[in-house]
Amino acid sequence: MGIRDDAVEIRAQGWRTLAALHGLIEASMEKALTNAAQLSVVEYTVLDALSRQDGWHMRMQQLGRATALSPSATTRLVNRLEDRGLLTRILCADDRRGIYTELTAAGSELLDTARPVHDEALECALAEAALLPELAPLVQALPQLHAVVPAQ
Amino acid sequence: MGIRDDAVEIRAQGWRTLAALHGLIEASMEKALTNAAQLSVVEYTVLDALSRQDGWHMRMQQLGRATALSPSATTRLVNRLEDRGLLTRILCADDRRGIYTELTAAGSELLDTARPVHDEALECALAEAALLPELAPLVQALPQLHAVVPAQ
DNA sequence: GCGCTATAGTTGCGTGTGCAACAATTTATG
DNA sequence: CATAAATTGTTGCACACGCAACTATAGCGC
Repeated sequence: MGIRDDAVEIRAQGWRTLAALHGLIEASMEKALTNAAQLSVVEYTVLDALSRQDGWHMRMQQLGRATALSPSATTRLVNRLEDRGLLTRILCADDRRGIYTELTAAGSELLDTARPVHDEALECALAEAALLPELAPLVQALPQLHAVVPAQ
Repeated sequence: MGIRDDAVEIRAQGWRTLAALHGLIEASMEKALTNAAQLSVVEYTVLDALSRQDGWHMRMQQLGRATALSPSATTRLVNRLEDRGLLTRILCADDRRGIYTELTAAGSELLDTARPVHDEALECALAEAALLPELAPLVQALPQLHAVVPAQ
């Protein structure tokens, strides 16, 4: 039973570390994005996700998954961004229940403004977290996650 | 400039992965804890943090840091838990601005009930995340963060 | 000791969120 | 075809959150 308990405790500790780092980064980024572009982190996430589709559409449900938000929250999030003219709803013809969303020119522009702010806030938050002994290992592990296997 | 841009993009991708996994785990755990013990994730975090102090006190500010919550949210969180009799406020004598919080017997009991639920939800969420290609690397990296260097 | 600044915690207020119930459309079943 | 079941997105409602303003205590300079 010792081994099993150890595994449980290790998972719990990993989760606490993950949550702590997440909270730190999100709080820091929230302030930076709000100041620079009147965008919350989830709003930025939506614009960023849409831009990464390279001119493609995204369904509400996909946005909900990308932001870990409930359907109702997704609806209102898209409402806010549409009211500001940053994206548009597009009824799709083949499935008339579905709704596509697409970045407008204004949305793309604002994203271009916000992206450097986002990136700098992230770098800054990670640097700060790297100074905390309990967060440093995770900070170091992050960039290596999707490391490409070197050629040859 | 290529190298620099790469670093930025790698950080951003790491952050997206972190946020996605965090959202997945939190949502899953929120449901499980609410069903089993009428506790939200942050409420559980507070009780757990207090119990880990081994009968010691924690200041409001420490709780705020442990939960990544604002001072006002911390106040109300402690209010909720105090109203349910799960913890008590203790005015500390040496600094009369400070307020200590301590787990009650009922709080400790509820935590004992909730902990297995928490642990199982965590294991389940991690297993599910491990099936997603973009999350699997982080899931695998987590347990190794605080790995003890094997003797010899 | 007296004022000034800093720190700890609490409240008013606006807002974003999840849940449950709902409307609209598609798909499966007879 | 018709009807039931499943899926997609939207609204009413209650609630937790952050920000700014506030109170109370501590620490500093004179």
